[in-house]
Amino acid sequence: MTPGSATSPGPARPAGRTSSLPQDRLARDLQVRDLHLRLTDWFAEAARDLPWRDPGCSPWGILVSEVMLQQTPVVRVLPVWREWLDRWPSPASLAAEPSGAAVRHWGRLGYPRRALRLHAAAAAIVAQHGGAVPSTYDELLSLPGIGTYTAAAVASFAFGRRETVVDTNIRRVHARLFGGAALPAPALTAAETKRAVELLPDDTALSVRWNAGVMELGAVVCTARNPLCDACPVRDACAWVAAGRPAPEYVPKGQAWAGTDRQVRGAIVAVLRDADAPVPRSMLLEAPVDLAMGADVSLQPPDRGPGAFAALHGLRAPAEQLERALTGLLADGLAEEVDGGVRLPA
DNA sequence: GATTCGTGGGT
DNA sequence: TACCCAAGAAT
Repeated sequence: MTPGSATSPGPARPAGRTSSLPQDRLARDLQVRDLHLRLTDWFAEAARDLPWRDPGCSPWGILVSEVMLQQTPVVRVLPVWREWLDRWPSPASLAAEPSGAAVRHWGRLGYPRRALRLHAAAAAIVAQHGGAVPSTYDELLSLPGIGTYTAAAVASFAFGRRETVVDTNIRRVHARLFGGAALPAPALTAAETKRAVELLPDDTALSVRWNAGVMELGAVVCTARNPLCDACPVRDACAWVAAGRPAPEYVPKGQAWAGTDRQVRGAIVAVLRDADAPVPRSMLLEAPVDLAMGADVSLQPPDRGPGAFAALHGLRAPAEQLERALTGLLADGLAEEVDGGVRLPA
C-alpha cells in the first residue's frame, strides 16, 4: 500500500491498539478530530509565508518546489526556485531546453539528477498531458523523479485532493505524538503508512490543511534535534512528552562523504556547470602541476567561488576514482562527451 | 531492503 | 571541529 493511493473511504480512525469496545473507538475518534482542528488552527496562524503556498502559485510551481525540497532545506531552495520559475514558468518552456540547462540552473542544490528528472518530467507532461501538470496521484507517480511522497504532495497541495502525505517531518511527528518515540523507524514501515491513512481527516479541504500543518509542525517545532515543545499546539496530547521525552533507541548512521564517489561527482559537475565550453577529459582526470603543487586558489575569478577546478583537484582523488565518477555521470546523462571533451548535455 | 545519489548551514 | 541532517527517488 502506497501512502498516496491509500485513501480509505471510511471514517478516520486513530492509530495504535484497536479496541473492540465501541465507546473506546468513539473516544479516540473525538480525540483525533480535536487534534485535526487544533493543528490546522495553529497552521493557519503560524504557517511560514512560502511562495509555493501562495494561492496564485501554479501546479507547476508547486511541483518544482516539491522536487527541489527533496532532501534540501527551504532556505536554500527559495532563491533557486524563484529564478527557475521566472525562467521556466511552464513545463513546456523547460521541456524546450536541453537537459543540461536544467542541470546548470539547478545550481548547488545538490543531487543534480533531480534536475535531469524534472526536465524529463516536463517533457512527459508535454507529451502525455498536453503541457498541463496532471492532478491525480497515479498520473503524478508515473512521472520521472516523482515518488510516493511528491505525488501525494502535489495532488494535495496543488489540486486539493485528499491524499495521505508522508514525509520525514510527518513521520517524526506521528512517531512522537502517537508512538511516544523520539524518532521514527529508519525506513518507512507499513504500520506507519496505515497510521497516517487512518489519521487523515475525512473532509477533503481539511485533509489538505492537515497534511500541510503536520509537515509544518515537524519542520519548525517538532524538529529532529532540539524540538520546541513549549511552542507545540498539541503538546498535551503528545505521547513522547508524556513519556518524558526518552532518547532515540538507535543512532542514525551519517552518510559518508569525504573520499566518496559522490564527492568527486559533485566536484566534476561543478566544473562542467561553470564551464562555457566542453572541458577536455585530461583537465578533469589529471591534476595540473601548478594546482597539484598548491597554487594560490585565491587567484581564481572572484565570482566563480573557490574555483571548481581547484576544488576538484584539491580532492586528490585517485585516477581510478575520477575515471569511475566521470563514467557514472556520463551513464546517468548528467554529462556528455563531444569532440572537445565533456560538457553538460546540450 | 539496503545503497547510492550533493550540498551547506547549524550545533 | 566533526557531525547532523533537510518536503526522497530509483535501483
